[in-house]
Amino acid sequence: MAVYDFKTIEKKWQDRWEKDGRFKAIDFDPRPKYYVLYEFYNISGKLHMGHLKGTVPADALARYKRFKGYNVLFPIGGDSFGLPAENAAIKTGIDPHDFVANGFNLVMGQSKQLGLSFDWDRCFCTSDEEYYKWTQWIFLQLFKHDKAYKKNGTVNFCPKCQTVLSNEDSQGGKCDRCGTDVIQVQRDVWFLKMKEYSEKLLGNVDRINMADYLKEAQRNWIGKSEGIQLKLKLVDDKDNHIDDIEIYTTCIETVYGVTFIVLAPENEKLEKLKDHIKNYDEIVEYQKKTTLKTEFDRISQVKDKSGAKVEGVYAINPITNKKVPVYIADFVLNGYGTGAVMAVPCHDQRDYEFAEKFGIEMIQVIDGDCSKQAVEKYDYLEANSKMLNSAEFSGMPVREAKKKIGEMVVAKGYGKVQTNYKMQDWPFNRQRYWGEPIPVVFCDNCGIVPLDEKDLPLVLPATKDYLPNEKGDSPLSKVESFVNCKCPKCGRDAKRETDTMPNWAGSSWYWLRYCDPHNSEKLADFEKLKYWGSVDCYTGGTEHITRHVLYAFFWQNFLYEIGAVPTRDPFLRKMGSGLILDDEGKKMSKSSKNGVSPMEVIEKYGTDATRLHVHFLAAYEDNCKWTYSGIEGIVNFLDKVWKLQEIVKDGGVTKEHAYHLATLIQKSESDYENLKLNTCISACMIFLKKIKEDGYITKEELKQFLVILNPMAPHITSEIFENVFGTDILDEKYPEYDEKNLVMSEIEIPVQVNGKLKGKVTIQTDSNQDAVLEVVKAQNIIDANLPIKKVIYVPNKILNVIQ
RNA sequence: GCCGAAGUGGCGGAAUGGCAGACGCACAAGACUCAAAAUCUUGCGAGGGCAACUUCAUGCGGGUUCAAGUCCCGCCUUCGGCACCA
Repeated sequence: MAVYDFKTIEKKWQDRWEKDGRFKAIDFDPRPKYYVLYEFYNISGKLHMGHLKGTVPADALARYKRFKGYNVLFPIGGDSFGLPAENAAIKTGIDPHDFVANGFNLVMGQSKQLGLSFDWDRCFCTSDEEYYKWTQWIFLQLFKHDKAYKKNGTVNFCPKCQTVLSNEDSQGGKCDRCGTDVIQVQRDVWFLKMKEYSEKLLGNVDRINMADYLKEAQRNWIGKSEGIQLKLKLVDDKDNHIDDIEIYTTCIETVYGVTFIVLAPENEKLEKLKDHIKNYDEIVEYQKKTTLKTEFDRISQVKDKSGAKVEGVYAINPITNKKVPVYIADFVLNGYGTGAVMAVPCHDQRDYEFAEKFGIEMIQVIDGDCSKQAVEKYDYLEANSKMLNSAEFSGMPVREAKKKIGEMVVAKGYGKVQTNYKMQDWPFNRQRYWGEPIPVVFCDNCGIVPLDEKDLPLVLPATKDYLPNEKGDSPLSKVESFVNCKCPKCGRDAKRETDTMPNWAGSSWYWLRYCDPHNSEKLADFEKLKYWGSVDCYTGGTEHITRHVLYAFFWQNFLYEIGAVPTRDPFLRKMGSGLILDDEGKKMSKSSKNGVSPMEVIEKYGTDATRLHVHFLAAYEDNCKWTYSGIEGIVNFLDKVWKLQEIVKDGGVTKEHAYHLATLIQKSESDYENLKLNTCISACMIFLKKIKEDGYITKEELKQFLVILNPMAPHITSEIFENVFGTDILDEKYPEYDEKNLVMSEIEIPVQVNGKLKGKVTIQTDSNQDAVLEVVKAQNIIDANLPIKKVIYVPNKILNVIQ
């Protein structure tokens, strides 16, 4: 028999699969559907090991589900309106369109070499006109339904890239693109009303099948909290009522301890109170200082509180009628709650530090030692301490008081119950070239006017100048033919919006387009969307869990509400791919210097061996370190599989192998479902060992074994199958097993005496306790001289004798 | 600080409360060979014993149980997320 020549054989099957279109998903097929989605490629260069860790198991799942009789949709495409193309353009002058076309061809070619069973007919890139036409269409719907608005606001801004960033794009206070510290600026910004969807997003999080730590990360990001919004009167030196201010608190039980009020420096109230504030210059000075602070400064100075007193304005605590001073400080954030807080130094560490620095009075209202630091909510609720200095509530357990004071405040009309969320509206424009143009114009006569849907796509014009101008306006502002246009409403001269959408826009709905990727009338046909439904299993990196996945939830909810899609949940299950780490334990990616190229490994060991090795290193959701160590074991295994052809004989499943095969089928099914392919391979190895011991495998056994292994090692199994059976393995069904074959007639069970292992006995399966005890006694495992106090027998598992 | 996940041989890693270390790597011995490679066979947590055997072992300390890597309580460490969110 010829040796296994993986180069020739793997190429042969890859070509055949492509030529025959073996992996096409069929719309409206009567079989049940299964939609496996792997996060599409960010078009930036070659594939790296991280891609394999994610995509190869997804491919195995898709192939497995096809054997199980599903009509599988397993698509791929390119997230191409991204930074790599724009950066390359700026650096080398290459046209982003060319960069994307080349990059896309490269990764698609490499995907084929990996034997990935994508439906190639459904490929697209987010920068394709036929695709971004519909991204723009969605923006128009958002605008028409009052979910997109333009507003001058404080936003994250990268001074180096000269562009606005969302919170999601500036996690950790660093620009996602260049790593520069992000600052806060006032700017005209397009926002999408994502905050309005907080509760619905939490619904998506609850319903999706996903690891706890991912759910928690999302809930954390959305940041729901319940509290009281309290209204306080503002008075001047002479106690004249000049205005009101609302504050938000989750600790209304501390309201008797309020000794000052703090406003965010950006709070609009300050401007309104201008005439009453005696030190307005000082206030303005502090505001300026805050704006220039980078996120890094704000965090690194957590322990060093800064602020300024607002002279001439005081607040009245409605519950105690106490008059307290007002401050501004940058530890209060304008974007959260009302941008103002009541400060209770004894029971909030930040307030404590601020009061200490500014010499403000402290009133303790809950038990505990407040001499050195605040006794905070976490501590006093846990200890269920008692109230102090709180009028009729003094002496009451704090939990009870929290409820009672809240009720009192609401009953007397001082405040209301309020739910807040940390998540903000999504700043949606970027001063960058390589993105979807925002399809609106500015008309002196009509204001902001959306384009007519029939005029989509609004094509991104060609240019050679990819940098913003000195004012920080988008590169598109330099393309006159693009900027100048006619108002769609009144026909007079108007100017286009020159900012583009963020690169998360195109990825916020792409799974829908796969259901109907070439539709020119709609983003996707409703009936097709209904057929394919939600993505059954979405695989990919965990780093997008608080960005892309939340944006995906948001857009899907919106599209559902306007009747464009049939379901609220984009995904039913999300599996987070573990990372492949290098020797130093760092994430292996394109940027990693000692990253190993998957193509190198394939060249040397073959695609099947490489795929199996990646599966075998760790389960899908677990991290692993890349190592060549162990790949010899895989090569060896494949070699033995290949040589099964030499010992195959006619016949069905034999009595000797029935149990082993049934066990393998059962184990492999649950491993495929949970992407625990390391143990799936191990089960295959165990079966193979048994076969080698017996020195033969029947045709039927070989057929079943090859099908089980095929989703992980598709090439070699296809070749052996064709050699032995003359047909294509892809036409087979996943093997089934008879429950009765899962148990052997005789089994060996351990025998414990007083909980310690003392021996083993072979018994008939399902023997009763007495029968087992007989065998045990016969073998002198237990001390015959001692009385038996107790016997614990778990049928077919274990016998424990207490003497 | 808060939230989440995890901690098992020389290594990657297995174990619905029921034989800890499956499977693989590495290592060692043997077979084949003039020799090597490849392949095959066997061994392989630590200590003690010639041996049958025995003691100790799943980050640390307690507990529940006939039985704990697994469940409970209290710590330690590592990784991940959020972080002046009132």
